[in-house]
Amino acid sequence: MSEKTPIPLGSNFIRAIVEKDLAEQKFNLKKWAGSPGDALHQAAGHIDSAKIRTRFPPEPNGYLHIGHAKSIFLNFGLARDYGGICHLRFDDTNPEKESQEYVDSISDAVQWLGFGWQNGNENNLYFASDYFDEMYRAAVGLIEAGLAYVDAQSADEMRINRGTLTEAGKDSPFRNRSIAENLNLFNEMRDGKHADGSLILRAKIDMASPNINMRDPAIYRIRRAHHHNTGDKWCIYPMYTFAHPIEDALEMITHSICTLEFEDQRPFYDWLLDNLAKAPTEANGESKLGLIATPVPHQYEFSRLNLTYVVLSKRKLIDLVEQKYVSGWDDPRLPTLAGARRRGYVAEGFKLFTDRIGVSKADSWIDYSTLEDCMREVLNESAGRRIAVLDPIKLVIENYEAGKVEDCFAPNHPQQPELGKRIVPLTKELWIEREDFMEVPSKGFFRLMQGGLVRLRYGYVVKCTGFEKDAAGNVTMVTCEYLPDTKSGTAGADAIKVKGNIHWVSAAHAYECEVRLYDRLFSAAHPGEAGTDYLTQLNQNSITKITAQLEPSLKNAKPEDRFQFERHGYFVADKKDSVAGKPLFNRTVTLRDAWQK
RNA sequence: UGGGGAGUCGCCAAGUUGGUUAAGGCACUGGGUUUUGAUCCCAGCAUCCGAAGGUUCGAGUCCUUCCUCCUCAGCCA
Repeated sequence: MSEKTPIPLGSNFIRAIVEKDLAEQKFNLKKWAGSPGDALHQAAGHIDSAKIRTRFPPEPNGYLHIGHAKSIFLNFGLARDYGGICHLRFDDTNPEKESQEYVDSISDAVQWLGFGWQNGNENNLYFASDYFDEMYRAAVGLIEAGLAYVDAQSADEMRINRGTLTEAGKDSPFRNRSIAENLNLFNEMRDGKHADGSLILRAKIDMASPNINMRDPAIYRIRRAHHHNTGDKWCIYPMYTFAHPIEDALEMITHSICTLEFEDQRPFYDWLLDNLAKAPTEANGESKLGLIATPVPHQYEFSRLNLTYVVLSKRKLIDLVEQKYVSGWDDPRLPTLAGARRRGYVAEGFKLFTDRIGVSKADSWIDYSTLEDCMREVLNESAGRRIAVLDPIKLVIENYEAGKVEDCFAPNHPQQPELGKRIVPLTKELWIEREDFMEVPSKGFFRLMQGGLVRLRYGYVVKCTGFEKDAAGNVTMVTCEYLPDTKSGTAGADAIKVKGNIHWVSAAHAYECEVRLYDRLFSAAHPGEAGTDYLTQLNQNSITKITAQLEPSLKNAKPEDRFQFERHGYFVADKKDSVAGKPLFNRTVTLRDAWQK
């Protein structure tokens, strides 16, 4: 054996950072008062029993998608693995786009993936909007420290004076207002004395900074909009740039993990927190504490997930839903977690997937089939086997007694005999798969063909004797004779070895049922790439509804029951459209098929 | 063209302060088991780390130059 210790699956640079921080006892003196709050509040608490704190901070302006699953497993997984706690925090600082529906769907998705926010008697579910008072105080603190000012330039003027990527910006003519004046104006903004967009609070940093994010970023805007959480209490709202670091700090987050596009925002993140941590404020009085507690959080960035054949952008997903290209946020073709769930994807599969793809800072495209493989892998273990004929034609056993019903025993799982067997009835007339018979067999085909032998799975070996066609030349029926001594499970079963093995359902007993076959939503691997319009790249065959003949036991399937339909793939009883005694099935993913057709 | 990032096998991704034959997974290929052309098992799979120079006894790991890609100019997040 090698002397090197094997790297555990899921090792990545962020875990390395956490392990280093922990080894250096970086957070050993960090306090936590049991709830988020400023420095004074946290100082009254105890040493935090959570070794680290992370957070998953979605904006409730859309449904979560597969990309979020990566972030959820990262943040919650880190907390779980290192004795920490992960907060679920809704980053709801823009009232115009956010709603309760999204809050609910996001909460559902997080729980579906197996995570929660109740830790002991601590409920770590938070809203950025709960911190609006603290954020206001922080803004005032910044103004008092001479680090923020109220600008009266229009949005256009601000844009022009921001400069370009290669040219420095110009100072606003309002940049040097007195602290008193700024304080007064900011209070007036809050009190609704100024029109939307007429004034804006900006951090005062450096209009010549090569990093555009440091050119006096806007931090508070006037926006008379009803907020899903705070109602009409505020007419000014903080910007993400300003709000997010404060949210993290108030929650005593140790590792604030986000995606790469926020990387050049990190200097502002640090600038803000350093200043708020050291600036004593009137509110904190003689404590000499800054507004926020130390140690302050640090931001780390990883590359977001790119998946082929889907779109993972909120804007595009919203388009698909609102323009009715799909049936809703939970359309099984959508890469939303709600859609994936209805499609039959499982949380364990997402866990496997995120472990498998890793976390790094390199841009990458994961092939959609990797996700499918993960689902197959999990479902293969967990899904019971059933029989379904998706494209039925009749098979008549000529030498089988009409009216006779014989029990055949089908194992519920080939690798898990403890799951037992179920009875499937055999009769003279069966449904079999159209593609299991070939009038002119192609090379390598070893299923039903004229004069050939094939086993009816869990039943008898039969010999094909003939077939019938309609006027259009389509095969309408196949006939055969069975070999009475070859029944599965009997002594004679192995007397005749056949390579072909096909599934079937008794026509008299079958449950006729709608089954939806799904395929990828887009026909292009990279929808919208290179200026193309992703809406023109939708796969026209992403859904096919068929009428299938299923084994009778399937009639009792409950919504979200998952099965492997043998030789076909994994299917789930639809969560929404199934009714008791009449489930409908969605194809989650096909089985791998080494016999390329 | 300014700033910030990234380039290791088809797809991901490990690679401590430079030390011998460049982890692992997926995919793929070959073989075996199998009443799912599924699963499972075994084996194979980068003399090379974006390129070119350089330092060194020794470099994916250090230096130099170059190339490619991503990202930033919302009062969105």
